[in-house]
Amino acid sequence: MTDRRYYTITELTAEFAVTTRTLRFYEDENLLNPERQGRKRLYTPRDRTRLKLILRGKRLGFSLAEVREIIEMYDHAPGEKGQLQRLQDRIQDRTTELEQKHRDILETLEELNQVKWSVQKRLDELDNKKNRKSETLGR
Amino acid sequence: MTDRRYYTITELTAEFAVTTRTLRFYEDENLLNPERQGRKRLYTPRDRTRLKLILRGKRLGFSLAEVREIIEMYDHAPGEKGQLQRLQDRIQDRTTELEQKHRDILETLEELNQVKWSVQKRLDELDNKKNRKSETLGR
DNA sequence: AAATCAATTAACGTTTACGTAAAGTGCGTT
DNA sequence: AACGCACTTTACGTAAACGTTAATTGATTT
Repeated sequence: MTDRRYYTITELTAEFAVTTRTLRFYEDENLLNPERQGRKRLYTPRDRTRLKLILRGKRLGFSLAEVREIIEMYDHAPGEKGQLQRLQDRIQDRTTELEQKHRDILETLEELNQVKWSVQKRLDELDNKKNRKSETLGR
Repeated sequence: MTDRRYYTITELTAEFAVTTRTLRFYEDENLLNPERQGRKRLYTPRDRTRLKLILRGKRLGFSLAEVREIIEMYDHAPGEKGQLQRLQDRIQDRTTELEQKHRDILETLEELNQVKWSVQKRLDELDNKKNRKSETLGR
């Protein structure tokens, strides 16, 4: 059943926790282009994949314009040499940017971890105090 | 000289490539609070550190409200147990979120790398074609 | 047939994160 | 004294990314 042909708009909103407004907006922006059955939208597996890419890009703080650029890199078909070169450049730019974000994440995780341990220590101290009190009271 | 006491607003805008408007806006939002010498702002090393945290958070796609939350975790001083517990929970939430972003980045880097190689292959083919042509022409 | 339900289009509204004048202030230089 | 320059406050403007009604429209259930 994972091989189904089409997804309805509500199926996608349920799966990815987005609103119909969002999906229609992405369609206006030409990021998705579902087929139609009458007036109803039928999303293809390709649309679903693109939606995943969009949401992943958004989690990483890319604007929709940037997400569009990245997605366009994926389904490129430029045969001309100059265009291929410029594509390589843009790939390099995005790669550099992502590596920076990667460092940012590791730093932030490290710092949060430090805070976590210091808070844990504080909590342990509070617990010890209570326990000593209990002992003193003979309970 | 890295130990200077204060930074002027233009020094910070130069170092971090932000506008004065941005720094003043962050001050309005209570993310920075520089001292004053008359009407002029004097940013402390603490302000500079906070600015770094803000910009790093932004690169990772956090809103200023979220950045504020994260920063507040760093300079916490809540003695009460319930608050410490809730702080631990929030740290865990942010950690989970950052780990998701981490996976997102690795996936995207992997995909970009694949596109890069396939484009490189295409470029190599174009080069070979030209070279064979040269050989045929005896040059 | 009436009613309910999921989907549609159209259009104005909202939040975030600043941009962009406009008008003024203090201070070192000419 | 006049000037330029960096800095200031105040306040309206704006782009992005949807939210939120409103008014319809089939389709299906009763």
